[in-house]
Amino acid sequence: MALTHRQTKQRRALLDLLRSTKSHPTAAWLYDGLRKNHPEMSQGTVYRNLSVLAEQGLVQVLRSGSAQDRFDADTSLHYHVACTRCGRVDDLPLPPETERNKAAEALSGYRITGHRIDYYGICPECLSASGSSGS
Amino acid sequence: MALTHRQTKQRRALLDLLRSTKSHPTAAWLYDGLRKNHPEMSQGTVYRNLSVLAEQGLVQVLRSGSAQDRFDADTSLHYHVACTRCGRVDDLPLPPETERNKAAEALSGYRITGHRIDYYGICPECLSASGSSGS
DNA sequence: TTAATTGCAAACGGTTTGCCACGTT
DNA sequence: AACGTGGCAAACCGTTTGCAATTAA
Repeated sequence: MALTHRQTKQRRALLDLLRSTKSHPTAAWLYDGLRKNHPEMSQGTVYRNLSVLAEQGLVQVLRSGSAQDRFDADTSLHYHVACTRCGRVDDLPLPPETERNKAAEALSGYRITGHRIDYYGICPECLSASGSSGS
Repeated sequence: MALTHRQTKQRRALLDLLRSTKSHPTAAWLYDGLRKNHPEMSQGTVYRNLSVLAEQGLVQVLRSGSAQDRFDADTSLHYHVACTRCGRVDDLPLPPETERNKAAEALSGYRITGHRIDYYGICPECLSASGSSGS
């Protein structure tokens, strides 16, 4: 929400941590991780910086499936699978379908700016944890 | 969470109201609407019944992270457009792509149970409200 | 210097829950 | 009678925000 953004060690550490993982972490996970090296860092700082980074296009917010937001330093168009049992979220190596937006725009009358595809299911770990019967 | 479910006028009224609209309403909207004919109805009842109906497969929950949940009495596989300006959600008359799940299953190792496609953009009303320049 | 940023803690908003009376079966 | 359900209100939990002190530019 500021005209210029300064470089702070907190924001830098947050982005570094988010870039170091492919786990699409929650704010709480990031907060916990950051406290190891920055014990004074507060939740407010994490949330404020996540929103600054999102505003700058350096971070993607995954608002879907679960109750908590998840964050992704990979801002390219890509798709996700979420485990409905443990909450884990993985990337899916599917090609981005950019043409979809035009078709949706024609159908809806909206000006379409983007789309999201999420798959739901049980992850391999949860599958093996509950035996082969699964569902 | 009960073994059997009784028929109550509250639950019936809730399902009727949800079925009467295509607006993918929030719990608050449903609560307000229900209070017109059932002034004593409480929020707890609305939430509990929404979860019972979801459990029974009569209602679909559209979760969007930290934002409000929306509910849909159309439980068939279909896709949505959401206006990022006013929050409105519309159905999109696109054919359901059931084959997607198999491809995602092969790629991910998850047992895929479903998927969801959401489009984002500005709805016609918000577009005309802000002039043709838009963005 | 000065405005963005932080830490802290309180506030917020949507959702869930405990309790007890009530209503369906 | 038995037990699912409703109303009420408090609790919960993720996220946001006000404020005074700090810090990058």
